[in-house]
Amino acid sequence: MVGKAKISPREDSAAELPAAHFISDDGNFILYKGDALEVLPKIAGASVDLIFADPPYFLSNDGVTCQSGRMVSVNKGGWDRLKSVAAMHEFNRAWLAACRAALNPNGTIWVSGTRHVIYSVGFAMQELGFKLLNDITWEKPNPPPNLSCRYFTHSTETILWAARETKSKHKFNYKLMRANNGDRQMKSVWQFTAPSGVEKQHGAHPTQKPLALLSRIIEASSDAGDLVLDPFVGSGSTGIAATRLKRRFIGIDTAAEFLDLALTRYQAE
Amino acid sequence: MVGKAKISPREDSAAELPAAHFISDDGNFILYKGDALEVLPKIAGASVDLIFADPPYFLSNDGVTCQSGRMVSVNKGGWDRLKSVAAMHEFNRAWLAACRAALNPNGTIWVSGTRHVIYSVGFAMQELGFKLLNDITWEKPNPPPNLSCRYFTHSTETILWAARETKSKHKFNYKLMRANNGDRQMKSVWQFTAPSGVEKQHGAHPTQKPLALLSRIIEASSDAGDLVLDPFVGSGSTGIAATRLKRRFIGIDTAAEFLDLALTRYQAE
DNA sequence: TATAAAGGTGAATCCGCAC
DNA sequence: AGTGCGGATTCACCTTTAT
Repeated sequence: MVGKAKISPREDSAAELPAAHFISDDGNFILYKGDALEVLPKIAGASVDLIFADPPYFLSNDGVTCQSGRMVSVNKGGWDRLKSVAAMHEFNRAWLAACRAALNPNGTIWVSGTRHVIYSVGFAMQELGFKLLNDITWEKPNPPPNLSCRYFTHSTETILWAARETKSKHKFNYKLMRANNGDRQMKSVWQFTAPSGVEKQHGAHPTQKPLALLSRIIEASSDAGDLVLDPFVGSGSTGIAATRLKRRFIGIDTAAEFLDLALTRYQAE
Repeated sequence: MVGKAKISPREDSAAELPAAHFISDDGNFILYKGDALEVLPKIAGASVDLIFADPPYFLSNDGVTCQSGRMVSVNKGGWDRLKSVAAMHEFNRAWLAACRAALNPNGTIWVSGTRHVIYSVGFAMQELGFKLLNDITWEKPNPPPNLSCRYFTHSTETILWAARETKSKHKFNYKLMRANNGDRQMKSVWQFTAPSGVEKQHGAHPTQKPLALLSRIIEASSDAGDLVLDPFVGSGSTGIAATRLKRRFIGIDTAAEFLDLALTRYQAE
């Protein structure tokens, strides 16, 4: 264990602390099952140093609404696409607000997404008072080709980095990033091949991020011992990278199968 | 003159047609002075094939509001940043809606911007019913370095490409793009050096785009004779590229000095 | 080598309101 | 009136890279 004290519940809310899905022996790797919106206020206080979030896209279903921060699919009758756009935005605002409350004043958040969600996310961040620090382009050298031949080949994901507020003194390990880039300032375009095969051996997740990408994010904006949180665990890459880099980790997901996948990967470390 | 008829005012609104700042002899290059929001409904009907827009950022002033689609700086008393975020979004929605009305059903629009505005723009597009086709990353190999050493070097601008609506059959000159990319599908990351020196000989504009960038955009998504519109003319690069590629052009700007700069560049062709 | 980059930071200062 | 504090503004200086 490095640096700080173990993760512990907030004094004033210990009574309603939800049962963890998993806690490691050293207490530095914890998984919660549930909605980030519900779980976050009970566990994290304003103590989180770094958040990485890869929110769901809700691509498959046009008929979607947002009820108290949760996405619900609805009967298509009388529904339309624009209402789904509004629902997506309401959802993004809700979980982002919960994340903002969990961040410490100098904490930062990273959010990845494609064009379907990232504009709602970025604008919601501005609406909520986050300060956008960088918009990183994750460029995939080997993107799937565009079969329809009606678009430029979609070869990027956007990753937004933001501080809790304008006044935040955000953490940025400039020298490390510079050293990792041949003693030149690291730019906002990052090339990483999408994970395949070996990295996905424990199970599949549609938007799994390469560990090298998560490692860069965590190293750039946190120190050993810091608390890292992922409100949409998915395949669990954030927790793996955080653990390897000696950060403490809390993961949240609504789906038990993803938590189990993340746990399996953690235990294989 | 190529292909179609000359640009002419809409039959039903000719009476209120504003006086053009400039019309070329062949009628294929027209500049209007004024607010895009006011000028667009009077001139274009639903006849525009392609729009390129580089909207203002309103960076310099925190105290900014939006009155009937126009940005107005306000006394800072009682003002706050979040209201400026809302005002920026209102402004973007207003001019984007006017652009959407001017587009023909299969027309497309390109909008460039940095993180300060592009999330509001992209989300407004979704709200208005545009269909996001591509999010292009314009990567600058020669970005200004980050002096504060607290960020990754901002080295991109985002350029959104969208169709008027989901049902649009948008134009994409796939084969030409493929041929221009060594017979490989062209991807959504484009490298162009930012214009400097020679290209800026006729005057300065803070966000001048390289002609090669505008040329790619116009060639990708329009044909000779098509009508191209730029609601924020700035240094006028869109009109130059459009003219060289035999497209018709309408430019709008509130600032006479930018229109004159664009005109000087046009006449130097 | 000098310059420019829709810069960024933080200390010093100034101003206005509260006590 | 004088003092104190917080917020807002000003200003000097830091720093890097490509041309």
